[in-house]
Amino acid sequence: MNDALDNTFAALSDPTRRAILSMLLEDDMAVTDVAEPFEMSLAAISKHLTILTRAGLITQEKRGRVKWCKLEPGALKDTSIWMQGFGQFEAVNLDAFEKFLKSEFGES
Amino acid sequence: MNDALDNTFAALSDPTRRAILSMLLEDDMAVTDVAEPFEMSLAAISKHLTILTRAGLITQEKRGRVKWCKLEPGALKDTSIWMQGFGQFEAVNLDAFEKFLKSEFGES
DNA sequence: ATATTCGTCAACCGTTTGGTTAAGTGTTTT
DNA sequence: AAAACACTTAACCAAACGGTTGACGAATAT
Repeated sequence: MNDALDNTFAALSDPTRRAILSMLLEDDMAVTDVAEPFEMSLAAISKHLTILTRAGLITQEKRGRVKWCKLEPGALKDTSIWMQGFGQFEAVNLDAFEKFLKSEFGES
Repeated sequence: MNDALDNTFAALSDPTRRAILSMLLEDDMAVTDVAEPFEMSLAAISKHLTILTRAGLITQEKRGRVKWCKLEPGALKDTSIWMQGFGQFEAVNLDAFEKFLKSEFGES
């Protein structure tokens, strides 16, 4: 459980991975399409996606030969709770975010 | 500026450093006192404090031979802004936190 | 003056990270 | 059946990380 927090913060500490998460905010994407804007190999992006998956920030589902990457914002919950305890901050509004996603993309 | 976000998230990814921040939430502390509860060398803690300082999460002020460590919650602002952009989350309430700190410890 | 305390710095060590290229595994297309 | 596509894995590399011990500088206490 402490490990989860480690993994999440570590995953967020890399600019490439944060950029990937921002891209996935707009829509689910195939690995190749995720890699396209970056000036690094597909293998490197694949590793970044593994790290994001391990942190629970995304999930990946293979359909045919294409592996789709999907944002999992719920993984930010624990980091939010920690920040809340740290600074008496308000919790991030996760329910509102999920509603936002559903209304935007009709996800279940 | 992107680097700052890198540094902050990376600093938060280590459990020892998060524990240090929690300790400093209660009061300013000398380096030796910060190190006391941990089963590692003073030099190791000193390094952790350097990383927290580089991330802007704490400041250190030397008075006499004692170096005092002080929490700087404002450094969480950028991470908060990023999370906000990422998930349409509410911004963390930084003003409220500063008021909380002042009322609690009378800091200026 | 001397000893002690506070803390950093330097050198070292093993592991992890972020990248590479090359090969390999499935899946789809032709 | 063969070629192209979508990805992962393996082997490798340099740099950063997290820790150690030992020496050191500066401030304080005896």
